[in-house]
Amino acid sequence: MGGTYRAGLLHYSVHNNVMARPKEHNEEDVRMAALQAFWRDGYADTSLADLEEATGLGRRSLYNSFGDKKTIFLRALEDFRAMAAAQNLSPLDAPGAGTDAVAATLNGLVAAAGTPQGANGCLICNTAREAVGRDPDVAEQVNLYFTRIERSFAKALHTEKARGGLPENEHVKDLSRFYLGVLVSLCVLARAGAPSKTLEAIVREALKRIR
Amino acid sequence: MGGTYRAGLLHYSVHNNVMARPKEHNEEDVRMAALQAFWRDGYADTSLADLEEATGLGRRSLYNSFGDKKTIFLRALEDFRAMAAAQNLSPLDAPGAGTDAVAATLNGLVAAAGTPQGANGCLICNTAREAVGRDPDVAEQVNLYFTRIERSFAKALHTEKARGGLPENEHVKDLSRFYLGVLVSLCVLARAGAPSKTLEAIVREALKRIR
DNA sequence: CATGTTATGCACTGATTGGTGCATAACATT
DNA sequence: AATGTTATGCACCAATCAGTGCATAACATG
Repeated sequence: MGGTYRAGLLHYSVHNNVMARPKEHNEEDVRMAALQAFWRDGYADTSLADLEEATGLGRRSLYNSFGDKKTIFLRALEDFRAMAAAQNLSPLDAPGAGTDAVAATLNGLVAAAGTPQGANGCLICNTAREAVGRDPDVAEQVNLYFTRIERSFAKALHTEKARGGLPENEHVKDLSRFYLGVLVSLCVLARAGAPSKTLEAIVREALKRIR
Repeated sequence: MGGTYRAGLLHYSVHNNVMARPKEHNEEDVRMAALQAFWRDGYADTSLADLEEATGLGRRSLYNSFGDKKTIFLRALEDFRAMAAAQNLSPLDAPGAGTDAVAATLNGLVAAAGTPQGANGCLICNTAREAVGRDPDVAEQVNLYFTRIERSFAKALHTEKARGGLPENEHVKDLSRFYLGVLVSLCVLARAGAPSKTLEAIVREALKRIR
């Protein structure tokens, strides 16, 4: 049961053999629009009126198709994790990735910080500092993201160590925690409007730790 | 004109030669209480009702004595900057401070992260991600804090370099930006509930950069 | 005790919050 | 064209938001 397909501008789901009014929106577009809104202003400062404007949907359709505000937010967090991982961690996820991939990831983040989206920092880092970050469901999303990042760094650093590119006494787990911290600092300082020279210096100095 | 003095539990200010009803609150106590509220929940999630409860003052007294919500918030940011600098940067500010002071400051922050207050992270870092962080007055407070920290690191690292404790080719400005980033990452990860082992590892690895 | 001045408590404002009830629109199927 | 089903638009809800008007309390002074 269920599923979506395109029909011109309309998208609708099938729940039984009798057809009903098709949705006037594309689910992914709406989720991305909501993500943008939360990313820019955070959970508390994004009202349902803001979500209506960002998505182009009426309040009723938002509720019927996506649930209440917190549910929409949780979906945005999931979407962000997936999107950010694909955009920023791809060097680390590539096969054979090592210290070069660590550098590529961090430098990519610095470059992204210059874009309008990047100036918003990281939705997960932003959320962790909000009151809603104490919500168990939200906290879970934050943890999932950070452990995912740490693990990606760890994989690459382990690969590098195995091929002899890192000294034997280097502690891969500690190093990956360290680079998680560097990544977080880039997101936060980017959002704070720090000059790009600051971000570049952080990455430059942090990379000297492994090469 | 003006000024405050104690009279039992009451505190009042003199504006002319005729006395009026004394304030029932201590200004510093109220400011600290407001700071705590904003620190925990952020600007958007702290209502005037919350401030009333935290300070014990009625809404009218808050307005008369401290101004509107944004003014109270700006005062809280100032207070936080002074308080955090005194508590966390004192090793760096000590005369002759060098790399040991850098280590002391970062280790102190890790220790503080275990306290209930420390679990709130840093008010300035938290504020930077809020919508209100785009307010010019607020953004100025954020910048003042970050540049203050960077400068404290720079002073200590320069001292150390002058006494030969750092290689000649080390770039003090870049290094101080780097340790600013480390400090920020500690605040954010502490707020996110990261395990203390993570924070310790970050500091451990970051310090290997200079000793 | 009367007066002048300020601090406080309470009730209130219009605006906005997240959320909902309900009539109707828009479709596929028959 | 009639029917069944879902999506949407609109009006509305109680609660909460930041902020204010005003009467009164609480004091020092005369």
